[in-house]
Amino acid sequence: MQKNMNHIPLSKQLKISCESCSLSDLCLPRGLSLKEMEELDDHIERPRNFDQNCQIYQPGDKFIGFYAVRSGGVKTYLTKKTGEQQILGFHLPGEVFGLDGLENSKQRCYATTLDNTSYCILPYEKLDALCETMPELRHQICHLLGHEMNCDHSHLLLLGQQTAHERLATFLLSISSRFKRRGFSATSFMLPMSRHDIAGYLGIAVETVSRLFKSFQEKDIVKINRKQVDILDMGKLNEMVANCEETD
Amino acid sequence: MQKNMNHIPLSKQLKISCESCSLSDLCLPRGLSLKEMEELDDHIERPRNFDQNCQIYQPGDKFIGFYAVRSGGVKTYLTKKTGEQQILGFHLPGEVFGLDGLENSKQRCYATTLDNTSYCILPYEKLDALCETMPELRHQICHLLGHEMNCDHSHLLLLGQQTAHERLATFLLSISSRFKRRGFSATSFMLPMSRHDIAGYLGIAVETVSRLFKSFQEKDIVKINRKQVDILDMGKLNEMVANCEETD
DNA sequence: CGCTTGATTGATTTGAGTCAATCCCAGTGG
DNA sequence: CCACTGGGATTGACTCAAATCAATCAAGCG
Repeated sequence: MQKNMNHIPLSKQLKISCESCSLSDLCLPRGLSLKEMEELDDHIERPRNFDQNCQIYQPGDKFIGFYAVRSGGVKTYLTKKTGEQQILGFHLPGEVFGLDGLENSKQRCYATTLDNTSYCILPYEKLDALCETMPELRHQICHLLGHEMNCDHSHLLLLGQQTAHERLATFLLSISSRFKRRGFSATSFMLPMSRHDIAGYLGIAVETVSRLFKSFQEKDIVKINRKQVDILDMGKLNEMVANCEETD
Repeated sequence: MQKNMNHIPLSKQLKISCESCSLSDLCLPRGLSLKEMEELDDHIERPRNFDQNCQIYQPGDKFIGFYAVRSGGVKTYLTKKTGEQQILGFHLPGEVFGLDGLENSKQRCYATTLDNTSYCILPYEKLDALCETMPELRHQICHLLGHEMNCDHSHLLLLGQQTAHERLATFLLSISSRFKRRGFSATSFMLPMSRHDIAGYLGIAVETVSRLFKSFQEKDIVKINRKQVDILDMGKLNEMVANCEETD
């Protein structure tokens, strides 16, 4: 079911650079000077595109470095012995994944493409070496790690304390804001993942996802057609998550 | 209800050093040379002891650095507007917390003592500067961050995919292995946290925690007396979590 | 045009929550 | 030293949100 994939050397590829990448200010190079960005750029691997459902890595694989999604989408997940997947995160263009390998230089979870996907690899050894002379890069990496950790914490709050409909509303708002961040519509978008994956992320059953989408539609909050989502009433959606947001 | 606390200057304290600390090889200095450890040691703050139920930091507080528990215990948590706490982690002696401040130089969650507690602060600015010349420290920090992230991921799997009794069994095994790591009994220990906190960590109701402890006792798996836990049948406890462990 | 796979819908069950009433210490003060 | 008290812990009765089981339904594909 999972397809195979290989990296091809940088020299064989069209020239793509961080500098020219429209996602660079969402991605790791954010905040670096032009000179720094070029230096970082020299070390980045850019594998070719991959199909839907390709496994990028799995537990036990050697940790190469950080992965940055260029197009498409990726899910990272753990599985129980019985097969159920707990999705840890969905990673959209401009977002970074693969940090689970930092502990022991081995990946600890699975990473699989949701769609036709391309990504960059930022080799860890190189990043580490560059950190010696680039305080801004150190800062940027810490920011990134902190961000991932805080995302996981919000996810814990969701799984531990929210009802099924709060979870789905939170999820829709998260996807929406991430589309918006990339300059797309916040109210009309295609979900890159299946109902099964949404259920796995939210810790609920697929059937519940279906029923809740239906119930949201009946309340004129959204219009759903397979993967196409149109948010009709952002206000109501925000209300639904009002009591379950964290305080500060 | 929460009590106040202040730091006192290093000079006013008894000399405590990483070098002489029995926890140093569980803690951040692990793997550093003696010379490196001394250099790190010079920058560590060691506030005095705190009572139970002291707030160490809360969302919005300036991020100072990493915190290492020396004695006692700490919980970190997020709260919903309605007041429910999602406990993100319990931190026992030798363990580090406070990484939630890395994203924006502001803490994002609450940290509160569970008990009479002392801890060290490893100021972030200093750590960052030392990283320029100490590759081993960089490595150690990345290892630590990766470890925290992987703990969060296991916690996500627990909240998303495990039943209440699997969650409690996983919890007991985790506490047990952490006591063992510090050289204490793996089968007989005092829980440092309340039932309420256990429930908040596991995403279940307090009453459910009580009922499950009772049911575990009736199956002769454990003996529970208030906070005193004696694991009578480690095998059965492991069996209970067998299907819900992650694959690799 | 069947076939496969994912999504939806309905009927039923159940694990865990909620509500409410004790219970049991630990700490306080007479 | 012992009665009192308040907060955490336990227990029981009842409820309900979401899971499970079981049919369809719909879409994409060879």
